[in-house]
Amino acid sequence: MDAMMSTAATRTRKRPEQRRAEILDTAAGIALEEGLERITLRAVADRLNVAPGLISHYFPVADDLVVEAFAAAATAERAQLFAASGTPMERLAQFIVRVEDARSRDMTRLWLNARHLSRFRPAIGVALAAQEELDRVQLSEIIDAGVASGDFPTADPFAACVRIFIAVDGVGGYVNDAASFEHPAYEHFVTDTAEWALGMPPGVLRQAVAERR
Amino acid sequence: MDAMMSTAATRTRKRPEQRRAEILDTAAGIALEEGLERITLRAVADRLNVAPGLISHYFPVADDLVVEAFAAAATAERAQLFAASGTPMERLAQFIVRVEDARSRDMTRLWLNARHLSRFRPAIGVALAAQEELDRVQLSEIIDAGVASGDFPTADPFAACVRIFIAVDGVGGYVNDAASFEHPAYEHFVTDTAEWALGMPPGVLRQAVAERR
DNA sequence: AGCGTTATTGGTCGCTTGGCCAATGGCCTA
DNA sequence: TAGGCCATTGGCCAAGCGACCAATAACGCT
Repeated sequence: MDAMMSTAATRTRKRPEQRRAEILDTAAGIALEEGLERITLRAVADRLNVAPGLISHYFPVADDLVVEAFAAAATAERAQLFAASGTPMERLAQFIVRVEDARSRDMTRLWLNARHLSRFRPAIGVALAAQEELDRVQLSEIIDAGVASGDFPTADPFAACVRIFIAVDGVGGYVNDAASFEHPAYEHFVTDTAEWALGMPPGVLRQAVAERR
Repeated sequence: MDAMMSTAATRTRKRPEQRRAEILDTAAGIALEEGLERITLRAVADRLNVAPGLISHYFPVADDLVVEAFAAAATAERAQLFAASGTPMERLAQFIVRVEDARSRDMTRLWLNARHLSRFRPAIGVALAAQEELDRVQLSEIIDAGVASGDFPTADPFAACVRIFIAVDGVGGYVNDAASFEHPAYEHFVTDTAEWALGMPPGVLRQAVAERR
């Protein structure tokens, strides 16, 4: 028995897959709350009350943890963004409402974070492109349904999908603006762009979005 | 006389204002070429072949140098972006061509860089907002002229200005994508959005832009 | 020409980072 | 129950960072 108790960190040993998932979740949490560059061996270890070396054990190259954490966070968020049922119009409106919701702000910051960071770390750029593609698949599915039903008269569904995401990312770029000044031109940009890109009569989608806010 | 020549760094003393400007220019260059986070005392000192301490002498707080360097780079670039004469339509087309030109890519990266970094450093956010306002003033001047001349039928010139910049920033967000896939929906987004936001008949601006590319 | 101001140097300090490694001890299996 | 595998620890290292400071030398002034 020790002379002094110290902070007897009773060493707990977990199944590798479980520990790895735990580390990944923690890193994803840091990415969302504090940013990708704050994912450090020590930061993750501190949150888990574990030695820094353990993180290195599961992720010998720290960069890999960052990339995987981003992918994990993006995947989790996508499930929420697109979880909707109803007509294509309703699903699109729901998507826009959620993407602009205050609760999505952390995720918006993370996307911006990844877009910039891929300048220095090509691996993040690869993961980013992959996540973008997954998002496009989800939105394209909605758009195609709307084209089939006649709700979205666009002649080029894929182009509309691309443009809606450009609009989302454009507005999202201001997410870190302290005094992001409130102006209707900002607020309705994504909705109006979607209407325009899909060839819908003006006001229809805006009303569907307003009903769900 | 020294026993060995060593790298006899003959100490040159310059007028404070000149040295300060030199440091600022160098930092702005690093910001454009390598990113704002690469502006370090040592990196700037190396480029200028001076001691790191000298940079601290002129910028006791390194953060201030970063903020001022961003402002300097943005200001310099703005002069090029908006340097045009002719009809409002011609000036707008010229602006779009330049903003999407390959030579503006470094600046686009810098804006993205600053948007993300303002998450951690409020001072950058303040400088960013100020630069955005200056850009809006420039573009608004063109738009107002076009509204007066009847070329831009929009009822809300300011909203159009805001939306054009959202489009620019939206497309600019992909600047670090390694394999930014080429698609007409990307290429013409800013042009088409400007047409739409300004209430112009489709195709007019696109042609004006095409003529200048 | 001599002197004072201060631009400039070059080094140190404390801090944080990722990577590395020997030692420890928990859990599973034979 | 004994033994071995390996998850886990904790400390060390080198590199890079901003900040700080005493010493030095270039320049302007009288």
